Amino acid sequence: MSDMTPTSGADVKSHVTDGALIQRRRGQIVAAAVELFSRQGYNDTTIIDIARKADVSSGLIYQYFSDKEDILLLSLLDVLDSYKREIPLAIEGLNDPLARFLAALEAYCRVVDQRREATLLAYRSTKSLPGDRRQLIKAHELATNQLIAACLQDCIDQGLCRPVKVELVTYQLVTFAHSWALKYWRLNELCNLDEYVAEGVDFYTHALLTPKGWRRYRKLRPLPAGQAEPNSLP
Amino acid sequence: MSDMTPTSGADVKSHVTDGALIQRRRGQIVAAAVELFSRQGYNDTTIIDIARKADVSSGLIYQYFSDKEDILLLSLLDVLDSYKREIPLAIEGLNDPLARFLAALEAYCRVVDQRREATLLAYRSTKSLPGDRRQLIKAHELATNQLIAACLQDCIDQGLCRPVKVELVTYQLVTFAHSWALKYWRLNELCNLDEYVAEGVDFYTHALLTPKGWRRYRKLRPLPAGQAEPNSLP
Amino acid sequence: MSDMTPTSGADVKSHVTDGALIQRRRGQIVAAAVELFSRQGYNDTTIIDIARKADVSSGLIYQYFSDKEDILLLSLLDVLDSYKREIPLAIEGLNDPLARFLAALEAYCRVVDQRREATLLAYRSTKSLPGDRRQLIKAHELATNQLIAACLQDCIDQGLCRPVKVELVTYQLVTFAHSWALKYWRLNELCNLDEYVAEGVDFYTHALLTPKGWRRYRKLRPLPAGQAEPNSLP
Amino acid sequence: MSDMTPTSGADVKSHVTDGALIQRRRGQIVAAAVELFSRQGYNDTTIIDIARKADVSSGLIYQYFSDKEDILLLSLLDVLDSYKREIPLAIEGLNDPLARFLAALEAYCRVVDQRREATLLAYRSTKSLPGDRRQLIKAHELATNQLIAACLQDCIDQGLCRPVKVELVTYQLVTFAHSWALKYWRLNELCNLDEYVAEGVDFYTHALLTPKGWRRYRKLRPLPAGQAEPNSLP
DNA sequence: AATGAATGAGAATTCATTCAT
DNA sequence: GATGAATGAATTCTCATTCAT
Repeated sequence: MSDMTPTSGADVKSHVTDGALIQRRRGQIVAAAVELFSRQGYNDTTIIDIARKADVSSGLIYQYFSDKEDILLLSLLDVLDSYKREIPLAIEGLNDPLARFLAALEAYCRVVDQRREATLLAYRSTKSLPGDRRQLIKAHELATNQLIAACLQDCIDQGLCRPVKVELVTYQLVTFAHSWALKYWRLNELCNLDEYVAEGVDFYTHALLTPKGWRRYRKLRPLPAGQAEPNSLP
Repeated sequence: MSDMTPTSGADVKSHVTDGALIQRRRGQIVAAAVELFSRQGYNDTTIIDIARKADVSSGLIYQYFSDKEDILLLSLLDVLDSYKREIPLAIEGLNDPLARFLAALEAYCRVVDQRREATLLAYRSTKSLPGDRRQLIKAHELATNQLIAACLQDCIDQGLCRPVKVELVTYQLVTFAHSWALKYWRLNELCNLDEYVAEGVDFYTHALLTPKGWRRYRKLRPLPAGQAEPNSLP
Repeated sequence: MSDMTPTSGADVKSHVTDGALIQRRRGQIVAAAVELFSRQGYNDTTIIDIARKADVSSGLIYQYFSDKEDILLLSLLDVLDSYKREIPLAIEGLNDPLARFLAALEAYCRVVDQRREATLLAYRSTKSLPGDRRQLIKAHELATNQLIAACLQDCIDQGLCRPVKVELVTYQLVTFAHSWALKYWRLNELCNLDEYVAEGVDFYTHALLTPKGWRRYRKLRPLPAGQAEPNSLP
Repeated sequence: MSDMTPTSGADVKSHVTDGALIQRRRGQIVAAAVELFSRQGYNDTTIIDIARKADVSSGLIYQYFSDKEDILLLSLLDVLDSYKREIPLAIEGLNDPLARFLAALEAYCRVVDQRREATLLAYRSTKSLPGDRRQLIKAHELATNQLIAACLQDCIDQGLCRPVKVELVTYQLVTFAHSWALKYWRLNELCNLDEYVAEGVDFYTHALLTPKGWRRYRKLRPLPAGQAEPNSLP
């Protein structure tokens, strides 16, 4: 599991009072659960499976989670948190809005690749949560999207990208990244991750960049010597 | 349920011999199952739920399906088949490759919209099938994608679209359509279906069209009088 | 199935009135049932199995039997009847009581061998019948035993056998014959049917014959020339 | 249930790890199962019946047995083990081969009498087990037979019994004992257990003893004063 | 805090039996 | 008389959850 607490915002009850212990135990259990849920699905994973993999007793789990659904909630949040954590890391230190935008896109693709099965889990199992828990998940998703949307908005504000509906386009970018996990069974036959990212960059630059944006882009990623612009601007 | 047989390629056993009756009963049961699976998920739907909704006895279901998994398989195929059926309908009679391409995209978005919950079902529940059944689902998905890919290829062949990796871009289009279902909870707050489709058209034309493609596009969809090109070409 | 009506004494209701048809249909169905019950057991044989093997519909069976138990009853009676039919055939024409006794023993062993699986069926499944049906089975068994007991009694009356408790010894003989079926899995590794019968004859003659009985026995089955009495009399 | 572990040789899985507890619970459950299976038959006894009689929950049973068949297996082994346990007890301390032989026969009859219903169970339900489990049952039966066969062989070796095919005759003795259970419904009308045993001894002595054997027999069981030899030697 | 044995409600599946055609 | 589709009660087995130790 990730090293950050996955409980952000979730109101999950524990019978145990020692905060550090709660952190450690929940981490242990969620790590086991994410792996098993991802591999076998939520319903086909038993509490005993999780307990065995986490190397604790089944009874212990109920001291840190009120029910199985709670484990799922924290498992999903753990996945979403890993997205939310990686993107800022990828863009920190970069000042150019276009560079930040592209870095965010690439970072998202890479974190999805690292947690491919877990990404599928989020798509498959969110509906197993009751409505209010689902809201929490959605809020996390929107927060992550916002990280990307902000980059795009900056590009537009600086005239590097066409004025598009930012959130809609953000969803396209997010979906592009998620698709690497969702359709991995086929995409992996067509290209590797680097090629997939490159294809995405090619696609979104054409879809979004203004002439000014293109000039900036060329500075960021000069063409190799002797190679002509592959997709000539109109 | 749809009016076409959903059994295409699936080897689902029945104890009943009368072919027409099998069609009718399976249709009845799959229709109930798709609705319940979509709403409550595969695992939280019981055979008795399905029987009650289909207005048959629980035992009857086992005369037409060998187990619950079989119902899921035919349910998923029913959804995928509805995609595969609508797209050809939308493009038949159109000759221009670009018109066909755009019509296919729009049709896909509309059929996803009509079967929004069922589309989610496919994402959530395919993994509940055993490997060989899953292959069948994947084959159907690829066949549907091929319908769109062919349109795109034609556009490229005629110099209307940039030469891109056809199957990868097809996946983007497919994912764009699916996202309307996957992220409906948020997208529906941002726009309606028509706007979503328009946004997609705007996006993909910018990403793909050549100058020649743009001229063709203007013939297909002239700007309203007095309105300037919204996103001026670079 | 055997050619004699198996309904002797059983009050099995039929919805059909034509007597000859009842005979034929019941024969057809019981023949199928005996084979299936013998091979798979009563509980693991379904009405549909029987219908399929008898080449009729499952509904038809209920026109000739009131329930599954009824089929079992007639199946068991069919087996017991075949015993009761073969023994008289084997001893008719024989006048000597000892010859009749030995012929009855041998005949019983042979009919058990011919219907080995069906004999097991009787041991396994009689308890599946309700008490009153079971009485009927027992009456048939006693009647068959009586055929043998009468032979033994004659031998005793004529001083060929020791005066023993006739019915108890009869049970020994019956059990000896049945054992060929019950323990076939092992006995068949030790000897063939002829040897088994010979062993039985050897055993029972030693256990039962008087000196007068032995002299009679020697007339019936003279020793091969040059062979001494294998088990010399005391 | 018997006080010895019935698991001899059977590879029955348990989810519980505490060995002593497994012994206790399995004993509890098998005791209930043997009684119910004997009375109602294997198929007509439900897991819930067994649970209720054993005074545990139905779920508990599945912590100690992997399925219903496993309960049957251990139930049958429990019965066979009680045979295998009683015979050695009956002959230990006896040195004379003939005395041992007769004691074994009598002991077998008595243990069958004590577990009459359970003996029937073995005949009725062994076929409900899959082939490999059945082999285990057969091996146990053969091992028990061997205990008797050894006594008989000793008698033959010392010239007390005629040289007969030991295993075949052993099966006769075994069948004689089993018949007390199999045909109890009738035998019990003819005699009590002591008389049945006496009848068996009378029968087998006449069938097997040599003159030397008879002299030994008279020493073991002198005739009551003033009573003539009932079945005078020829 | 931790364990794991025990519980029992719940779900899929089977199959004897009925009955409209 | 014959058919076979339809029924639904009954059964096995699973697993989240509890609680005594």
